[in-house]
Amino acid sequence: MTTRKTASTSGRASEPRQAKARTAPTRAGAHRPPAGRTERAAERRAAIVEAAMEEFIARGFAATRLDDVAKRAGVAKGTIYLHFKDKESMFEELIRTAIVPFVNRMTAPPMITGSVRDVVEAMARMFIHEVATTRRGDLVRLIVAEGPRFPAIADFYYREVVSRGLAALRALLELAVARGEIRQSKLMQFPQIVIAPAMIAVIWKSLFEHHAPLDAEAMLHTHLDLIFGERNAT
Amino acid sequence: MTTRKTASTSGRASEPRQAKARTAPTRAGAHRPPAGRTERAAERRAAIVEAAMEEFIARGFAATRLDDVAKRAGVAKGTIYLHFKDKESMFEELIRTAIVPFVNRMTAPPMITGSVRDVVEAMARMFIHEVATTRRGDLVRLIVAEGPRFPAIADFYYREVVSRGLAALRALLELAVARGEIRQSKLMQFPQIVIAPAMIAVIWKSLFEHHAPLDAEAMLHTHLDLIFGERNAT
Amino acid sequence: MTTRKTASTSGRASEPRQAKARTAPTRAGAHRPPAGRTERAAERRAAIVEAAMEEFIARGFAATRLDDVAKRAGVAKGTIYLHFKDKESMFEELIRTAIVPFVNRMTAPPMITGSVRDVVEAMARMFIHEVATTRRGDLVRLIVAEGPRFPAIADFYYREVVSRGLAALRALLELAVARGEIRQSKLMQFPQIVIAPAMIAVIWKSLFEHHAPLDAEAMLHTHLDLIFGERNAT
Amino acid sequence: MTTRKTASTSGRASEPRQAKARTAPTRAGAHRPPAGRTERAAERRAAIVEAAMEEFIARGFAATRLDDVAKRAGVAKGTIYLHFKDKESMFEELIRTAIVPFVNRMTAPPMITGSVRDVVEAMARMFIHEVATTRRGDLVRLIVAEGPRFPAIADFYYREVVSRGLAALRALLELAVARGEIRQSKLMQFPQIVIAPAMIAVIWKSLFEHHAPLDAEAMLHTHLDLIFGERNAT
DNA sequence: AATGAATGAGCCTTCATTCAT
DNA sequence: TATGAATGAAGGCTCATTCAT
Repeated sequence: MTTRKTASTSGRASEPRQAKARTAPTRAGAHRPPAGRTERAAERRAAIVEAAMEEFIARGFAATRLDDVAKRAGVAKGTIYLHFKDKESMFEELIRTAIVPFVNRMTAPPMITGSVRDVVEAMARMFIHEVATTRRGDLVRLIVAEGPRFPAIADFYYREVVSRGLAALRALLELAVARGEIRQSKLMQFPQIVIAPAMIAVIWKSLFEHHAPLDAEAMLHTHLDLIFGERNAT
Repeated sequence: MTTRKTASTSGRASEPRQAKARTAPTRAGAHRPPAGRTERAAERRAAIVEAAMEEFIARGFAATRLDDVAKRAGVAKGTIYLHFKDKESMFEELIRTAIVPFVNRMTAPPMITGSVRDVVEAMARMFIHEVATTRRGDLVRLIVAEGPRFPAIADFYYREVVSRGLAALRALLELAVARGEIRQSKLMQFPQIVIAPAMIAVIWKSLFEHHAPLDAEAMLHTHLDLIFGERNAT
Repeated sequence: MTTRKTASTSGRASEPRQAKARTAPTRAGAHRPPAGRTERAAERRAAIVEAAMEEFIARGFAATRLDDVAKRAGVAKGTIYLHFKDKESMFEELIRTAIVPFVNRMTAPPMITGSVRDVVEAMARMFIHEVATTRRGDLVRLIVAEGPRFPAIADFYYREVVSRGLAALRALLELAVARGEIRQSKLMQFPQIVIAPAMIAVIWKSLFEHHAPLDAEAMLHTHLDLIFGERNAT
Repeated sequence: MTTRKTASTSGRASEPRQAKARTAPTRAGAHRPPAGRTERAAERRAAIVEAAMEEFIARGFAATRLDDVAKRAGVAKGTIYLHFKDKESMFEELIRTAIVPFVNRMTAPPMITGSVRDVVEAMARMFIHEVATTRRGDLVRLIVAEGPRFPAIADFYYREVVSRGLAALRALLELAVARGEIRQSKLMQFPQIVIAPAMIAVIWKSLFEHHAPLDAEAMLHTHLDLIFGERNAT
């Protein structure tokens, strides 16, 4: 029995992305750009990206078959090669593509109006709802899993997400220390500590959730209490 | 099915020939001493296990070629099948085998003579030296990576390592709370928080160490200060 | 594209793409005419079937290498798997495919105008020319050879050929007995006796023809004389 | 699924031939010849021959594993090579060995005291009880199955069994014709006709017995009636 | 002589990639 | 541009044969 046997996601490779529902080809005078061919190509590409992500997450890089990706995306196998050079670069490009929008949101200026803790808490909540709970969480696990085989991915992830995220977090911690919200100043040197439970939550969801469900929100809250001191009023 | 199933060497291919009555190993020198048949079989198995672990860690399950494992172990391809039923069960058995000794050590009674923090700190140090720094750390990452495709592995790991480890940790935390070493009693509900930075250290070593080295020991120390309160004298 | 029936093309890989609407085959010349996609697929399949039959007959199931089949058919190894699930089902499907047309001809109403003997004699002649002398004869031997290892094949052969053939023969014998062409009425219970020499002829051709050629036609004629009584005028 | 899967004769690869139950090694003074080593070797060889025959009949040449043969014979795999050069020559030698005693019995002078029909009938009965019903029948099918791939076997079989058997039968037929027991003199030219139903019986037993049991004795009797004329008193 | 661990050529099967339509 | 049949390199697994014990 090989890996493939276990997984049979392909069964529900439905929703071919409806490439047929094309809006009247090239209605001149409309606001939209050329639309026609290019637009459909973009749709197809999106379908492939979506399908590939699904498959890569479910099986990992090596065990994913492009055949299944094509089927799930509702395109022919050859079409994939019109958009990507090969499996490997598709994988790398995919990860990048998926990460970018997340990075952008995170990079937005924090807008600190109240306490630092409030900001961090909001971030934690966002993380839980938009990462730990979603496909994006699996993406993180995928990066952990394939990183060593794809240095380019690991590099990119470090550069774009990890280092920037930690830098932002460090700035916040410095502020909190300066304001007296956090006592332990050494924490600034290890922003990873603040992130750690969130990462654990992501991994836990993937591997152990059905053994013992984890209340990620409560955990993160407890952890923030540890960092900022217990709150008087909840 | 054929004899093999019934007669099966396959069922659980472990313990190849039960190395019975080995006369004082003589495993000292590098030159090959006489060595009995069974003994050499054991050596071979060990070589295969070692080689396979190396390859699986480096490439993941699907991308590992048994050919390479054999080459690295210095045996013929067929020899692998004298010890393991197939690639998949080799993988599972390997993980189990590698984990067990670690579990046993961890299960040893903590022997609390001084403060709870001292115990936890000793554990953290042990973790760094025996896990984060070693092959065992990569093993943890391997489990995270392949877990979803090998439920048996994930189950085993949860049962033998995670649940037991967390239970032990919780007991320690309860004691610490009772003794007043820890203020925040809610921590007992999330022993994962205590472990989290250690896990992060492991993952960091695998993926980002060459981008930015991480002083795991200092990080864990800082984290413990967060939990137990900053120490007056370091 | 909406091929996605329910994945699994494998189930029964027969009839690859249903060669729909083929424009006048143009299979005359040796040089390759344009020919549609589906048409060429059908040709390829036919080539594989032909090659496989040849190899299976020459070597038996286990000793036949798909590599050789592919080579003989002039296709790549992988192409075989576009038409058949695996070696085993290829074998079974092959046998079935080869038998069916023969069965159909045999099932055609006998059209008894003259004596029963004339009908049986015509059948015997047909058997010699279309079975004993041809590849089909080897096919029968192949079934005898592999039958015990392929119950499905033996079952099919019994159901479609043996039982139907014997039933038809029995009907004929009954008629002959009723008309007084055959004296020994017990023969009706063992139509196998009528077939037996024909089978022997088939086997003889495969195994001993080069030791001692057998005049199958004369033998069958002699046998019919035995059954119907010697003819006055030959 | 490969051939092997289907067959599971191996399950009963029991009765290891009890190589251990050796009679007191070399009791001098006994009537037996040297006994000791040589004798045991002979026993072993016999066990191997027996086991191999069983396996070859059940699976055919190519699909038979020497491992199974050894297991069934209760010897180590290597032991087989002390008695036979390789799988192929083992197979050929086996067939020869198994055929010889049968040939010898058949060659014994017929001793015609009564009618020829009585002699032939006795032979038929013997054939049924000693061939059609037994392992020897499967042997015949095995020869039919593997003959084309083992010309040496086919040659041997033709020379030792077929040609001699047919010659003997022809002599008998000539006598019967001379005595007036058989009318149709042309039968002498095709002694195969006399044998044919017996062969059919053998094949039938292997392939179709569970579909429709065949009363071989009644069939042969009917066939003899056809040849010799119906008997007045049964 | 007997053993059975070890070997490695060989075979079935998969799947990324190509290319004629 | 899109397709999917065709390809063939690659990899898991088997098993006849060897040989040190």
